[in-house]
Amino acid sequence: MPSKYIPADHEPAIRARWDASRAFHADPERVLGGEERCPTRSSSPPPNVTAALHLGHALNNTLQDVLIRARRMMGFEVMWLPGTDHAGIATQTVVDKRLASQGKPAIAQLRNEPGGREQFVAATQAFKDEYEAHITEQLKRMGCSCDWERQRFTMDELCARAVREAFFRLFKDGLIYRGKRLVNWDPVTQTALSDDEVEMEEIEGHFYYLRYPIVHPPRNPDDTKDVQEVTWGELATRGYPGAHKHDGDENAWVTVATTRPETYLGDTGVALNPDDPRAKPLKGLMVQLPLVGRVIPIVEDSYVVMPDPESSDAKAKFATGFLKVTPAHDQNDYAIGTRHELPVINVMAPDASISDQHGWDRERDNEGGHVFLGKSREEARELVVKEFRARNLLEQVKPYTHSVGHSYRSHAAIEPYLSDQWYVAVTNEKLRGAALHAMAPDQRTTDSFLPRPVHDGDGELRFHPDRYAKTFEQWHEGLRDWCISRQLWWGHRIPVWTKTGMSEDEKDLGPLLSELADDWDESIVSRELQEADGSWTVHVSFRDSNDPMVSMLEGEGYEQDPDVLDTWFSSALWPMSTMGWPGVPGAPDAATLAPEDPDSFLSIFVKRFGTWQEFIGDPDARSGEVIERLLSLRDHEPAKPIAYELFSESDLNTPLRAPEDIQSCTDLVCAVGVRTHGTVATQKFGDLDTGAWLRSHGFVDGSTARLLEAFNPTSVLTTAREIITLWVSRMVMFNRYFLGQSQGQDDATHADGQLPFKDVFIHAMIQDGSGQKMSKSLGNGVDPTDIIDSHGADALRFTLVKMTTQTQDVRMPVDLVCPHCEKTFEPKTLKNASGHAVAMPEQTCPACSKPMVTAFGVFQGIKPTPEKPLARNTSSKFDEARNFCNKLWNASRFALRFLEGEAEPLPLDQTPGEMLQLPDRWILSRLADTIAECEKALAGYQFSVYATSLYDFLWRDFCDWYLEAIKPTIESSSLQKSVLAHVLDATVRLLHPIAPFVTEAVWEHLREIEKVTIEGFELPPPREGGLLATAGWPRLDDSWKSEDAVTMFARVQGLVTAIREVRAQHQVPPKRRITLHAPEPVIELIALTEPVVSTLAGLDGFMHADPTGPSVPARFDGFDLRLSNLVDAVDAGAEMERIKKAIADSQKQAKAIEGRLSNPGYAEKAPAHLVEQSRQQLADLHAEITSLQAQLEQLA
RNA sequence: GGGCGGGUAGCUCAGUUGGCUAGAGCAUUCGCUUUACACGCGAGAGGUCCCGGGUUCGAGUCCCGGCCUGCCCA
Repeated sequence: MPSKYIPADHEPAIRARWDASRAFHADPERVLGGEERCPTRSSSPPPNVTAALHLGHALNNTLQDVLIRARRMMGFEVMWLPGTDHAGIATQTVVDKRLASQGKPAIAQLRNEPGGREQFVAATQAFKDEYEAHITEQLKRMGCSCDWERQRFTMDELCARAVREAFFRLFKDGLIYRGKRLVNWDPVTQTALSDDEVEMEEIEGHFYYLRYPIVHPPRNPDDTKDVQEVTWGELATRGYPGAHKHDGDENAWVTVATTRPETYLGDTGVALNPDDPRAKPLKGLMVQLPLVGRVIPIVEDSYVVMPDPESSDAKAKFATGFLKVTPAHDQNDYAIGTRHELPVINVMAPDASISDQHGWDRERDNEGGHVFLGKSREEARELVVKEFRARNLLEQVKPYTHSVGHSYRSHAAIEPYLSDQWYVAVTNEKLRGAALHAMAPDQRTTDSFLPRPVHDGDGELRFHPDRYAKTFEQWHEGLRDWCISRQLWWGHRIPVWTKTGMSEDEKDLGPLLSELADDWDESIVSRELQEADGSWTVHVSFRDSNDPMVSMLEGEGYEQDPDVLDTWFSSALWPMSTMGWPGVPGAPDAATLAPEDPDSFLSIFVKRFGTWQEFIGDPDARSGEVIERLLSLRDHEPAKPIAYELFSESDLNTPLRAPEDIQSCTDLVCAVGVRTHGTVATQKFGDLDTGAWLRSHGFVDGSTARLLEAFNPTSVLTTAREIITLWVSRMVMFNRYFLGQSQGQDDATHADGQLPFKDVFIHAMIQDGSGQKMSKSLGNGVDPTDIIDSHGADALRFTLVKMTTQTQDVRMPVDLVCPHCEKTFEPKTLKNASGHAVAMPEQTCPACSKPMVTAFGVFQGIKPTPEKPLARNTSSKFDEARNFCNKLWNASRFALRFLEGEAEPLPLDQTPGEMLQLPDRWILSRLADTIAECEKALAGYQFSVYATSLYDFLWRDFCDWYLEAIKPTIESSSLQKSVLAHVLDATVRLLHPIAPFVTEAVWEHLREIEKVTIEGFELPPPREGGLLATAGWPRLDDSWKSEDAVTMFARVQGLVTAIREVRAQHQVPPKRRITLHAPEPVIELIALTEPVVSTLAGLDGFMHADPTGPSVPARFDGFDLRLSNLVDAVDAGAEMERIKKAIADSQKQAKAIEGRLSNPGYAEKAPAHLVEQSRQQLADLHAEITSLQAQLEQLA
């Protein structure tokens, strides 16, 4: 073994051994067969595919892997199903930008081309493949022990089936509905945008103060021409403050302040705060919109900010107290409009020009304002101002800087725009109620939800740290229905077909559908909506992807919804969809597929096709792509990586071989046995990863069939704060709804299904060195593989685990590594436009003066070149852990020197305690404590405690004291060798979940060592391939905990330290042996533990007799010691300094204790043992001081 | 605006129900090629525990108020 642990020399080989062993492949049968209880599964939200992982992901995945590896070693059957998320909006944005920057057609062009959508989706798919591979490699380099054969993607066929099923069931149960909502509308590209795609920009605009005349409600609501105006005189009599300042005969008005005068065309109310003194006098009155003539109500709403010219809040400073309410063009106004049931009038066309064709029926309502029609927003604004000014209705204009949302894509100002969207009624008790009832009772703060009998899964959801339960609870208390439609191309297309404008009798689909399916109401559902004008809209959804159904519907004029589902819809299903929900056909026995060699299959994939035509892929072709490829694999010699057969789903024991059987079968299932994992060479298609290829074509691992049964619910979800609302909530609601017994029944008011997980652990967020969140735009995200390059995967993991306390944020100061000379240095920073500290885009190495580009520079568009390469990141935060791994390596190297090779025959079968020396009994006791600490910490998700207790045990106890103490005796003691081997082996095991690589590397040597059994000390052997990763968790009987050994060893440590202190003060060379003169009890201690003290303190002798030559004093445990033979002469001056300082220290302490004891309340009220302890301490200190003073006098 | 954190040594952080002289790593000082490890060993120096009140025999820890700082939601 080399003297340094260099991670790069070991990590690839260890990864390869893990992969080859398939040690991380979970077997549901071991759970279902009763062999393994308490399965553990990690169902963490997968990372999305928009970018490489940064340290935040590394933290999340490390913690999961720690739990997973620990539980695997503890004997549980564990499964960590890895995967990636399609992240609809984010990925579409990234790919769109990328295509544009490459000069390829992007969405703007593709929108107008036939097949453009498909072309874009294909480009996105390719992008996803690229990033998925990158992310997978990152996770593997970090050592994540995932079940890679089960890797999933939220848009793969298995997940898509679950999405279809979930949508159908919710639709059928009336929990998905169509509704209107304001979206972020980009009028240039004419698409809705998510909040993420809206960039806030500071705009120098104006506040316009518009006067709306006050009127009495019209006697005839249909004739607003005939309204009666209200004069200031009338308002004055009503008690309106300030009304008397106006001419009493003049028409009264209210003044609204707005940055967007043009939207007044869509005003349907004016709001003021109920506490406003003007509210009461205005009761019952209305205002009339100039030019338009619309008469609208004055409503009271506490959202409205009261005017305050002195306020620092710009809103209050500029406010008049009256707010024009335009529900169709402002989010806040929409909310006010909803509260007061105001009409919603959209006055714009999709291009944001003023229009009376999209909701504003100007002619029907006999309204004015035709001069504005067709104008752009900007033109309309100018014209409104001009018209108001001309009528003396423009009170004033004030400059005002505010932030306005702009499209990241077109840079046009976002228009809040009313449109039809699909919703999930998550506020329904079946969903929200299920989530709230799932909470652990002691973590709830309210009981506002409906009482009900306790169901399976109720009260089982627990958050760690528990404060996050509140986040979960409050989110559900304030929940609104969930808008699930997105005007995107990348995502699960909404499985709804729609037709509008039919006559009454055409809307009944029954007769048509019954031709296609006997039980059509089980597989297809329609919802009819009647519009105000009497026309009908029918929405149809059905269970499976069913080509004949689609053809029929489209033949009837139905069109599929162009939108896709919100990414979170498929995310919410992740714990179920990845495990095969809603069920896949069972897999045939391997013997049915290959009677001659059934054991050769590693896995069996199945896919349900229905008919032969669907199997071959194209009804008109003789052979489709699927069969073509399968045959090409099957015929390949000599490996024969696969075998396949067709079955009827009703009989998976008898393969269908006769063409007529296959052609007449309507529940065709194809089963493929795969003999090898990894890539195989094929005749026609080159290298092919068979499993991945089959999965991407909708085949599912046959073992998926029982995964849900075996692994749901799982123990814990490990994730970040913001995921509580985005993901945890929805996973809980969907899991409970779809796995519930009463799901779909009308009388069931609650979902009663299982939870996807019981514990939710929320970890910290990693910030950069200046406390900023890591983000792409700041370029401060650190690639974990950079750290693996500089410090190794174990150091990365250990540091992240040690950082994981119960707080919310942790800081990570980051340095750069010069790509030319490998020198590490602190990057120069600058403030960007938004005031954030960012690394300068280009930097120069302080050592070699050569230039480089930073991640922020790359984000800014600077391309790295060979002369100016990209600089990797590193951080000294990882040094401690790297050093720790090296320490483990060297301690093991040292130990193995004594343990390896031809050991002499061991004399005993078993090592009993009484045979052992003090250091052995002590280290075993400490190990027993450490194992207990680790187990407790893991069970309570106290990751930092787990790492710290191992750090201290290995470095402080094992290396600093135990290894040093046994140096003189280990060579000749096979008993001690056995203890050493056991303790090191156990430590390596305890450490494995945090630092899997270095421990595996060490254990490769350790596992060969034959050890004498130690009674009550178990080191269970590995399950697979001699790998530590599958070895058992160490168990040490509590009887090895020895208070005596710990106390005695602590005395040894105290004595050694006291002597070392003197040595250091007197600069005694390490090799120089010195003599101790001490009272009998100290001599006894040394004699009893020899040669430990002599070795550690460098003694050549210890005796009761006083020294004859020069000597110096020391104190230990209340005893006076003297040390002689230090050097030839003692420096009296230095010695006096030392003693004076010791006296001062003791006096200071004595004074503090005296103060405490002289407090009358202390003796009366403090626990007796503490008081007694204080008295003893004081007595000891006084003795110490007396002794030291005597020593001082001697010297003087 | 609502919710949740953080402020302890020069830096990054621990500090479990209030109780012995408030700890660790890095940096720093002194000494050291000592039976594995200089990514090391031994010994030190370094703290108004953000501020102000309160409860208590006793507060870094509990309560109230304030200041600074961060995150999430609207």
